[in-house]
Amino acid sequence: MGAPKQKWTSEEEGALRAGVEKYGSGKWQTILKDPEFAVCLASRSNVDLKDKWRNLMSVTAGGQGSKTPRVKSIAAVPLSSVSPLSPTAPAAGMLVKSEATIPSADIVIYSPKSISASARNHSPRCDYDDMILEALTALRDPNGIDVTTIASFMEERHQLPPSFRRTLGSKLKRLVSQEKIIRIRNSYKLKDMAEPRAAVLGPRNSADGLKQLWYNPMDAASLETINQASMAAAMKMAEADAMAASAEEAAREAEYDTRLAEEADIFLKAVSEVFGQFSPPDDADGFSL
DNA sequence: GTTAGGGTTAGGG
DNA sequence: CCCTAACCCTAAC
Repeated sequence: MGAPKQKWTSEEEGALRAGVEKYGSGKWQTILKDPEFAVCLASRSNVDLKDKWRNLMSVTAGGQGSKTPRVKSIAAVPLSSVSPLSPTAPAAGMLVKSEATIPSADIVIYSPKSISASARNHSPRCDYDDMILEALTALRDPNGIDVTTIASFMEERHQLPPSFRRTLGSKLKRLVSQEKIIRIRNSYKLKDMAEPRAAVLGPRNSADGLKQLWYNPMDAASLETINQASMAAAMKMAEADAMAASAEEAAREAEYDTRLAEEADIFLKAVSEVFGQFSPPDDADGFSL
């Protein structure tokens, strides 16, 4: 019944491409489970990924001139057998994991228009917005979470470009204006969250050392200074926002760069592996940047 | 359970 | 009418 058709957003598409770059095509379930892409692809099944990838491939490969119905499994992603380091690799079998080789020219596919097109797409449903909501949900503090804590949380769970902190402010602001979250002084919380309870929340969940700042009661005087402070902060936010606006594009590029960096990282690990310097972490969880 | 591939259908030009 | 994109079905593993 219901769902008319769920068009793929460019964020989802980007996540898919990145996932394929990372794991290779055909690893749909793996991509889906990778925390880095899971946020974006939450509403997609592995079959969806496969179908979408097939579409993408038939478009980019078939081109518009030639009438290619559907491309027979194309080697969209260069496999390790072709990778520059495999010829000498003794235990090449161990390298299979890094199927995502150094991105060849075809990584370029998804920088040009698909990304800027996403800017037009009313609201990106994933990327930072989702991560922010994820953080607020996980940290779940009725008193609100401050920006730094949110940023730390996001950094812990996702691969983020260093520039993301700059855009975080504007993202938060927008979520507030969309009434998805509420701003309390310099902190944020989910809209549908109960009023601040008196600090009853014990050391509950393992938000670790992340939160701790909002337990202190304050008197009227400090409230006023806080008020001024938040005004000043708001000014700064606005300022930062202006910068962020123009930086947003740059941030997206940075995101792309991060992806490249990841590829490079994988490559490095593979190399180190060959030289027996260290053993790579198993699968999804281990990325150190 | 996951993936690949053929088929169907909705939507747009 | 044609093409594309999203979805469905089924076989193979």
